[in-house]
Amino acid sequence: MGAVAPSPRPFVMTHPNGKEAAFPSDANALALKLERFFPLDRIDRLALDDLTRASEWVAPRKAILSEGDASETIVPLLAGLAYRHKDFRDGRRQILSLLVPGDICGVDGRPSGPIHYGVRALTRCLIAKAPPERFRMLLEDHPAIAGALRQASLVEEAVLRTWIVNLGQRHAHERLAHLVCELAHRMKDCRRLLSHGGFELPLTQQELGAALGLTSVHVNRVLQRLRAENLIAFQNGTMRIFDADRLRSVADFDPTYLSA
Amino acid sequence: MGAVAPSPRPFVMTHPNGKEAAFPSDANALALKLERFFPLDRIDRLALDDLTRASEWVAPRKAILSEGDASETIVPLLAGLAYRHKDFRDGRRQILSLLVPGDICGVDGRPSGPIHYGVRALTRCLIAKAPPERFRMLLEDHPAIAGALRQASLVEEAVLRTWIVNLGQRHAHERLAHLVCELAHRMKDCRRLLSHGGFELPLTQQELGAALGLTSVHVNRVLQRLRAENLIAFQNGTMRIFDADRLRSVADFDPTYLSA
DNA sequence: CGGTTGATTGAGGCTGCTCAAAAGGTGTGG
DNA sequence: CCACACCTTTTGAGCAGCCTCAATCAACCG
Repeated sequence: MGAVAPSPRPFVMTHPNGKEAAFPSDANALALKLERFFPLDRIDRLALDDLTRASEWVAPRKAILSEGDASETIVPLLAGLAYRHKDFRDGRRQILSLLVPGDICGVDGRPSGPIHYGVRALTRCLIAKAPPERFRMLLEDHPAIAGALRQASLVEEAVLRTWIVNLGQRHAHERLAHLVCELAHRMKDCRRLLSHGGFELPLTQQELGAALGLTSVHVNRVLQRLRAENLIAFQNGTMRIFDADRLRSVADFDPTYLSA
Repeated sequence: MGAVAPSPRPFVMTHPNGKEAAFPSDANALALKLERFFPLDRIDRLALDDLTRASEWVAPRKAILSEGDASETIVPLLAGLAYRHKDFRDGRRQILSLLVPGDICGVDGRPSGPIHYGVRALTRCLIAKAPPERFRMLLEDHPAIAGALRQASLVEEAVLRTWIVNLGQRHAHERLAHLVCELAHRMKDCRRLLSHGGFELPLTQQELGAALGLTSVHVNRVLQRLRAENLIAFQNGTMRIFDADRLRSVADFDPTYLSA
């Protein structure tokens, strides 16, 4: 993590331990994501830096947003991993999406009612909190950012639809394979791929199950099966991919929905 | 595609049989939906009428959009029911959403790549096709419409998340109950509720299964069970609800996600 | 009337769940 | 440094929700 003296990116300095240093948190993750959809100029990027200047760290496993919170504030995730989830009274839980740097935790739009899900940090997370007026002004003054955010939101919808397909139609091992493929792609896009092509994913098997609509017991068995087939290994919160081609074919994975 | 005389609502006249007359297709369904989110003035409404002037009927079971189509054109559904679906090569199929009048079949935003799903008419459908420049101008000139559309898209995302919860966590009978609850609400909003509180839903049991991630055989058994419990009856493409309260409690249904 | 599509029913089987217990790992406090 | 608590992973046994296959029935249609 370089000391970036004159740079307008305050969160570079907020860097307690060396863990995150493996990832390029010295680039504004939001800008990085938006540029995949639409080229931003220097002014746009400065505006984004400005918006995300007031940022804070959240400890692993802590709630970033809770069900029922107002959805006024826009909360981009600048570093770390998090997930959206919906909990039942009887203990059932569904993970709705996994959030990587550049994703937006809260509602990315107009004022709306309370949110119907919670957002929880998976690792230590750096988040910004942008008041809605600030955000609206940003959109008005920077059409490129507005356009890119719209694209990003279309992709997010596509991801939701893909999860529906996954949950509705695929068997457990296909489901897990598909999730791994999706995450590998998204991790690459936000530069969180490890050298061996895998990525950090500090989920318990129970949480993996909550994402896949499976029990932790079954997740365990499916993981063992995929490991035995030399496709992936999941240990110590790290997902390794041994045979990406075959994994893709098991998952019937088509990455186009992540970029179009 | 009606002859467009002086009236700003051409599709009123395009009324071949009396079937649809049971429903208020003489109000612009898109305007009706958007006004639930934000008040429109007369100018806004006229602009919507104008946008949807060039409309056409699609026969039941015909494709409205196909996977791979460009997502440039904005295609609002003005009358009738339709659904989005994703088909596998091996015959599996998942229904991604059910579309009611006022919903938008295609991508409701910026230019984007090809769509990853198909849209198929369930009943005879009236659709409009708005070229993207027209649409963009509409959004620029009518902030109320733009805001309402944004809200609508947030609700649509909430619906997708709810389907994920449904598929991931609920048992077959809860799942079906939840779907019925959701549809009852949405049908009411677009004024398609029948007098007895049920609604037309011309799905085969196979298609119901494709929406719920179940086989048609199991759907049949679940329907019988819910019928035996005096909750609902599904016959001749009509869903009847006998005990809305108990149905809601079986489904663990909370309607707030449909409006906020 | 034969042909086709969808609803219904039955039998049997597999995927994934439940319950339960053991094994590893980790942090805390004595 | 050990004992203990707690959590996660792993494994086993048994069960059941849902699926597959298949046959029958009902409705519609040319």
